[in-house]
Parts: sequence; structure tokens; C-alpha cells
Amino acid sequence: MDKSKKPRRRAGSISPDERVQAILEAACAVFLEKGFANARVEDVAARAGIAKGTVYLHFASKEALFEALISSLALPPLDGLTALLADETGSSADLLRRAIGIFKDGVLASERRHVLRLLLTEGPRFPAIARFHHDHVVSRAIPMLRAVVARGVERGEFATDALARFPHLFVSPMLLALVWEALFSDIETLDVDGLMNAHLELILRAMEPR
Amino acid sequence: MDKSKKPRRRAGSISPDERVQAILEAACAVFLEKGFANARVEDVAARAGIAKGTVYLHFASKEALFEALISSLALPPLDGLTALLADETGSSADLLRRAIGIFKDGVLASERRHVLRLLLTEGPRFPAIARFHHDHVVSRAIPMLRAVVARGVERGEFATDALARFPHLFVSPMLLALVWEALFSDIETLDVDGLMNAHLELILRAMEPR
DNA sequence: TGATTATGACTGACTGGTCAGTCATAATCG
DNA sequence: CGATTATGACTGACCAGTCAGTCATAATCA
Repeated sequence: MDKSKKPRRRAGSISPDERVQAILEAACAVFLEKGFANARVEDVAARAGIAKGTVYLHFASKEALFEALISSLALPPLDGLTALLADETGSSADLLRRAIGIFKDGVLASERRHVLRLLLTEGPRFPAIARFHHDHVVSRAIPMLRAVVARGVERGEFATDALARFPHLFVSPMLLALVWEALFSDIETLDVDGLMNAHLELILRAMEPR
Repeated sequence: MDKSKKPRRRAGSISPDERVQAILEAACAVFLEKGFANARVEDVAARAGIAKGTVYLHFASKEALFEALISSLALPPLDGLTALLADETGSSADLLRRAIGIFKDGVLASERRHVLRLLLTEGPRFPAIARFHHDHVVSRAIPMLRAVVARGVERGEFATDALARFPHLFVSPMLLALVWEALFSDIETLDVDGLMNAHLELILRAMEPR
């Protein structure tokens, strides 16, 4: 409509923070569609409604932009988990049930799953990102899950500590769901809810005292 | 009966089959180290001890080379699994135990795991490869596992069919081990044997009739 | 047999295209 | 105004894929 040649920023236009946010959002879309190597900084800029050079006013390099993107989205859902698992009132089984819910809603069902997928596919070539995610997400989540299971075992609610030794097992089906979606979603859909319910059923039966 | 063809070759030359093999091996090393996008065909050639142009005498493009690499390594271990699961004599629990062994030896502990990792990271941008793997590996393995569990349930050896509905759950810890190695191996090692034993323990406890 | 020609596997310099990152310039703000 | 922010043409590096030429060997000839 109006813009014919030069829609320049006007008074009260967006702040640097908003600009950064816009770039990150655009970067998310472009990196997800193309992967790191095939994504063009120019496309990110275009999608954010700015010129390529402007991206470099906010990020030192394409790589820095990518790392900022991953980092900015990795953390939030972990807090929900922290809060949940601190709760000592309910049964341990319920706690696990709700932990699955958090994973499902906070990761698998949210846009965040795409970023996690990106971490998965690009991580091997970005050790810094892998390390960041390990230090800030994995190495926090594992002990939390471990503590919940250990407590359940102590209280006599759970009959085996296999899951306390390897909380990874609790998470692996979600990883599978993620990978399945990335690779096979348009060949054969996976019933993620069914999968998670079956997972929970198996876990809880396995730990049930008899 | 024998070769009607008389290949004309230079001094240090080898047969076409061996050449292709050498290229695939070199490609494996280079693609693993760099990923598809960052791998240079020239490096593959150099590693195979030939010139770049020669690669194109055997493969139409870098992409074709990559697809040939993945395809050539995906199939073998599946046959071991087929043979194993056809065996109706032992207990179903034992069958699952041995299936894990096959996965562990045939994939996780072999060089093949690297190729699987490559499939994982590059698959999203190579739908053809993802489809190939789905059609030739996944869609064969899942029904096999399903059949074993279903039989166990019918025979009264297993108390729940959750695993028959989602054989994916049986495989997901191996996927996790693979991903962990790709991302975090030099930050924190994962005890894969311990993980698989814990997995088996949980699965079997869960299905144990009581 | 040794000399000559035919073959095709192999080479690597070259081309054409892509794209990250730069910077002189321009627009806008305060 | 000068300061701040944005632009996009440009550069330099990189690399997939090509192809005209090389040369070891096989086939044929004398």
C-alpha cells in the first residue's frame, strides 16, 4: 500500500530488543526450514523486514545468530519441571505422570520441538551449542528425575531403581517422537499420545511393588 | 562363463567395484566428520586416492554419493533380527533380550552407528533417504518386534500389550544412546550397557504376569 | 616378436554460481 | 545540526560439477 520505495523507521519505532526478537523469530523459521548450512542470512533479514547488514548490527556472525537462537529457547520449560518436582505432596507415580505432561505440552506440542530438532541435527557440528544444552538443560533435568524416582524407591512406592540409575530411559520415547516427526512425519504419522501413555503404563507397571 | 570384458587399467589401478568401495569408505569418513553440507567432494576423492573427476565417473552427484552411502549400510543387521525373531522355541523374554543384543552389537557398537547418526542429522533435508530408511528398515523392524510381543502376550508370557502397540518404545533407548554419543560424548559419557540392561529390566518387569 | 594404434580410466584446471560478511552512503532521530 | 541506525551493492572465498587432455594398457599389425 504505502511503501513504494523507502519505508524508514519512524518515531517510536521498534526498540533494539524488539528488533533482536524479530530477527530471532525470522531466524527460527529459516533455520528450521533449511538447516544451518542452507539458510541464507539474507532470507532471515528479509523475513524480519530488514536488510542483511542490519542483522550484523545485532549478531556478530551467522553462527552467533544460530547459537543465540538455540540458547534463547532452551530454558523456559525446565522451570516448570523444577517447580513440579519440588512438590513432595502427591504420589511419586503422579509426579512422573505430570512430568510427562510437561514434556508433552512444553516441548513436543509446542513450537519448541522444532528448535530441539534443530539442536539434534546441527548439534554435532556446533560443540558449543551441544555443551550449552548439556550444561543448562540435560545436566539439570537428569538429576531432577533421578531424585524423584529415588524418593519413590525410598518411600516404597517404586520397586526398582533402574529408572533412578538411568533417568534417560524416562525421556527416550520423547526423543523418539521428535526424531520420528523430523524424519518420517509425512510417510507415517506416529500417535504421540498413545506412545506416551504406553510408555507411562510400562514404566509404572515395572516399578509397581508386588 | 567368465568375463567377456577386458578392462583396461592403469598401473596402480583397481577394479571398478573396489574403486566404488574405496570411494564409499572415503565418503563415509568425510561425511561423518563434516556432515553433508561441509564435506568436499575433493576431500572424498583425496582420501580415496583419486582425483575429483573420478568420483563423478561412479556417482552422478554429491547427493547420489551420499544416498548410496546410507543405503549401502542400512540393511545388513536387519537380517540378523529377522532370523532371530523367526525362532519360536525360546521364551519371548529371551527373544527380546537377544534382540537388544543384536541392536547393541550390530548398530551401537559397530561403525554402522555413525551412519545411523548421519541419517539422523541429515535425514530431514534428504526426504529420499528418510523414506528409503523408513521403507527398508523401520517398516520391517516394527512389525517384527510387534509380532514377538504379541506372541508373548498370547502365550501368557507377557501381561500387557503396550509394547505390542508401540514397539517404538523398545527401540527408543538405543536412539537415545546414539544421540547422546553424537552430542555429548566428549562432555559426559553414557554407560550404554548399563542403560540397555536397565531398559530390559524395566520392560520385563512391566510385562511379567503376576 | 616388436611397432603401432585404439581405448577408456583417470586427471585437475576451470567455470559458474552462491553467499557470508563489509562498508560507503543514506535516512532518520533528538 | 551531529549522532544513530539502516541499507544493499560489493568483494572475496568457496566449491560442485565439467571436460579436454593424458597415458597405461590391450589389441592389432607387420
